[in-house]
Amino acid sequence: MNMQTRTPPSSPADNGYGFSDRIQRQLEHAAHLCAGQGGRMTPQRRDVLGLILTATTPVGAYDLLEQLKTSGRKPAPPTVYRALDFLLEHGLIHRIERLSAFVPCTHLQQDHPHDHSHGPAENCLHSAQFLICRSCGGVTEIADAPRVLDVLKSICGKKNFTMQSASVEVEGVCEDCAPASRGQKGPAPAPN
Amino acid sequence: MNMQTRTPPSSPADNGYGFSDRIQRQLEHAAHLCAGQGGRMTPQRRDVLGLILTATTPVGAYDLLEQLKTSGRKPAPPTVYRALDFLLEHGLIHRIERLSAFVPCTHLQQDHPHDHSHGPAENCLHSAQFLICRSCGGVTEIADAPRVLDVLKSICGKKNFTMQSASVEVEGVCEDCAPASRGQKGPAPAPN
DNA sequence: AGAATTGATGTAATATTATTACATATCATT
DNA sequence: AATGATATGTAATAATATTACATCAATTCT
Repeated sequence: MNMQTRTPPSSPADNGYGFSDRIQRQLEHAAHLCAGQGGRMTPQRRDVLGLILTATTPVGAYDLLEQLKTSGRKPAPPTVYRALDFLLEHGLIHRIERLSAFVPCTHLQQDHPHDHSHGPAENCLHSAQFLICRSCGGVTEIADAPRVLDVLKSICGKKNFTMQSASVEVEGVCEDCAPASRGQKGPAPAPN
Repeated sequence: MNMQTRTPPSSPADNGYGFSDRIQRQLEHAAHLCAGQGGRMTPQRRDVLGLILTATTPVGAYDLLEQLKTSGRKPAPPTVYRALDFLLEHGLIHRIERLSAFVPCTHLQQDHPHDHSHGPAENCLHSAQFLICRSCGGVTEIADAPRVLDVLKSICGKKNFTMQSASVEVEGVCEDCAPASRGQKGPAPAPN
């Protein structure tokens, strides 16, 4: 009832999670982005996004819940799900359906200091493509998306189907985990 | 402990669900297919597949469970999930991740009397593409798949990612539900 | 400033989807 | 009939997600 006293999102004061400078920059960027769309980056939402940005693999809602509990607060599921909904709606994170887990949208990851150049929610339809590694659990968002999307658009066009969102999830084994086909590493023995 | 007395899958005796002739033919076809892969189409699996084939929209595991209960048996979740796993592994159904629900694979739907021509599980990697209508809940499997798949394969190739399965789920509004853009029907007023 | 409105959060309970672990039964062969 | 593999029954529980309602904070209007 005292450290809760509203600090603007950009302040370091409400960062009880030791987010790195890099992630704090990404959080500020995100705050600017959703401010531009009339959204408010509250501490809750900021914390959830920060935790997702920090993780190296997709994070589940209840993982987030656990992590949030460590910080004095004792949130319940709706707290997390509401934050996730907000972040999804503003195009700051994606949900990996196969994993029931969440990853940051790439456009937050690739360090630009802070430009307000694109509007992820309004103009572009919600769509994303992922490569999911069964061995390391890592997820890569495919930047090469337009090609996939174009094909899908053309198919939908033919069928008079109005596309509102689309997700592509490819599951397999990533380069790093591939069992030494050309003298690389080899953490995973036999995927399936 | 008595009506359970094993009847071969093709017998009408274990059909307590009034499956139509058409679906019974599809079930036989499916039985042949998975027999060819060394799988056994047991009554449980047959019933689950029949129910999925009968439905016009994706069916959830617990829906299936309810329906199975009506027939004297009182199955528990594992019964259904095991049947679903089997049907998935043999390429007879697909899981729609966004809906946590299941649909038949199209190659069962398009009435061929019974040819044993293709092997859905061994050679082809597990992949499917769907158009999901938010208005009517209908799901269409995209037959046009190769194009999408080719793009994905090429992307994976570039990244040295070994694709094992892939799913594409496009959500939107289908032709029939589109609010009369050219004097069609118009069951759904305003999707989102 | 005070009242009204909207948006965000807290909280408890519950719903939905899925799995684990272990016992039992059935099938295919020897 | 005995065996080993496959399939099913059963109870308990785990993991994910939502509902409903109370409260609190920010914004706007007068």
